[in-house]
Amino acid sequence: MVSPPVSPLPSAAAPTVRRARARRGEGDRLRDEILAAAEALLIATGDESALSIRAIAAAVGVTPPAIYLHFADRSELIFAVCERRWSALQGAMDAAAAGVADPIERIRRRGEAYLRFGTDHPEHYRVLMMSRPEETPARFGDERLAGTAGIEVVAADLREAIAAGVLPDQDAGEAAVMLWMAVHGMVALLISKPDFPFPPAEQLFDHFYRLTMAGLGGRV
Amino acid sequence: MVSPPVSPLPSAAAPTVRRARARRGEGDRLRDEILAAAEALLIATGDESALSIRAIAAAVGVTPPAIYLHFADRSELIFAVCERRWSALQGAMDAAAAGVADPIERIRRRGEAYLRFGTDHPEHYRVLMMSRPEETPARFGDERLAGTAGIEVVAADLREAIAAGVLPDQDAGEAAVMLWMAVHGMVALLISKPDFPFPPAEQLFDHFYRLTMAGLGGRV
DNA sequence: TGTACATCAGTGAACGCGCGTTCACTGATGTAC
DNA sequence: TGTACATCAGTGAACGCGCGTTCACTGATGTAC
Repeated sequence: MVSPPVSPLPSAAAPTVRRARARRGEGDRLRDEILAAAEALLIATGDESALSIRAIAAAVGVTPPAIYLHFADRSELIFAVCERRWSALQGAMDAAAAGVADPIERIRRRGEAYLRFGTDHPEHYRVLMMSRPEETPARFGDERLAGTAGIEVVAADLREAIAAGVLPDQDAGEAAVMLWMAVHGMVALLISKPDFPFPPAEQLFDHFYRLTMAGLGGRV
Repeated sequence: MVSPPVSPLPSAAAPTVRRARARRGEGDRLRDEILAAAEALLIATGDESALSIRAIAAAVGVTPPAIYLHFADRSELIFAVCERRWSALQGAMDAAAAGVADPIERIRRRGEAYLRFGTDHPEHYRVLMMSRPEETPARFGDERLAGTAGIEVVAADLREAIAAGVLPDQDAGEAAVMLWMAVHGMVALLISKPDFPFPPAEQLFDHFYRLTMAGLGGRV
């Protein structure tokens, strides 16, 4: 509905001292500082709309126009802030599944990593998965989304399980999408309704895992 | 990220003529007109942030302070706009299940009605289920949310199915929450990622239904 | 039947705010000779 | 080794905007006598 009053920034994120100016060739230093400050702001306020050009500039210790030396506009900046974490999501899922021989167990671990990412970085998750479609920059298209959400790798795991006879024959791509939707529902509601009396997160994921795997026809 | 330029209102929703003033005792007339205009705006713009007091007042043909004769502040107004539809969601689910003897079939119909509500009223659904928690007025608490989402009635259906031996013994309340989360994931992604190559909606719900019901241990 | 008065649904003007973005500029840093 | 100059990372001031909300008020409607 209406934005709550923006909480004052933690002093660490809002230096009033003016920062030292970058030397020649260090043009990217400010870019990095902007991204870091913007992310700190995003986490501190929990609200993407609090990420104004002016607030970010103030947090970095720079004037607003300086932002435009590194980002074309506000939208590109906010997207850049979240982009780094989204790559981390893919990485976290892959790391969780690495070295596991059983494809079903790999899927479970990827799902757990996905859930953990969402609850650990709710604002990033919100920007990525819950924004209005018009607000999502075009360059974060569907293929990219599918990759970030891990749909392809899960589909590959499912195919392996099907080939091994662990799961009955079925459309692995569609099944992967269903799993994505189900785990998204869990993450999204945990984020949006944090006070709702859900079962504890671990039990929740366990239940979710048994539900979906049995649904796919696996022995659980 | 950043709000897209607000599309001009459909002329029907933005009369520049001044409306006739209500007579004594018809104080609620303006209230209804405000709610109707605000909802038209919400649907036309697809963006809750476009619902400014000024824009709504202009759409009704009244000055901004007149809004405050009927609503304490912007938040209460927006909430009131969506509240009417949310009651409709419960009604739609009950209507879909009415007269059906089989509890499992009742659940399927409720789920379909829930999905349809979400895709038919994406902005209302977004305000209700996908808003930041701080933005949700306190008076729409958890019990109310559970009721609106149909968790209790589905849990009752599940209990009936369990008692009849159609489903194995399990925690019906927790199972109902899992079903809610799963169907929410479907609705939320369809809303937020309308261009994603999902399977067609019917097939999607069918797959979802088989997945979850088999997961609960039912014969599908 | 006529008039004074109370009611109350709205108006008009203003408040102070933060926003994204633009523009002409400054001044420290580095480089060429 | 010294100086003129080009580069470029930033500044400062301003643009026009829309916002929620407040305040004192107006003027049509209804009522009491």
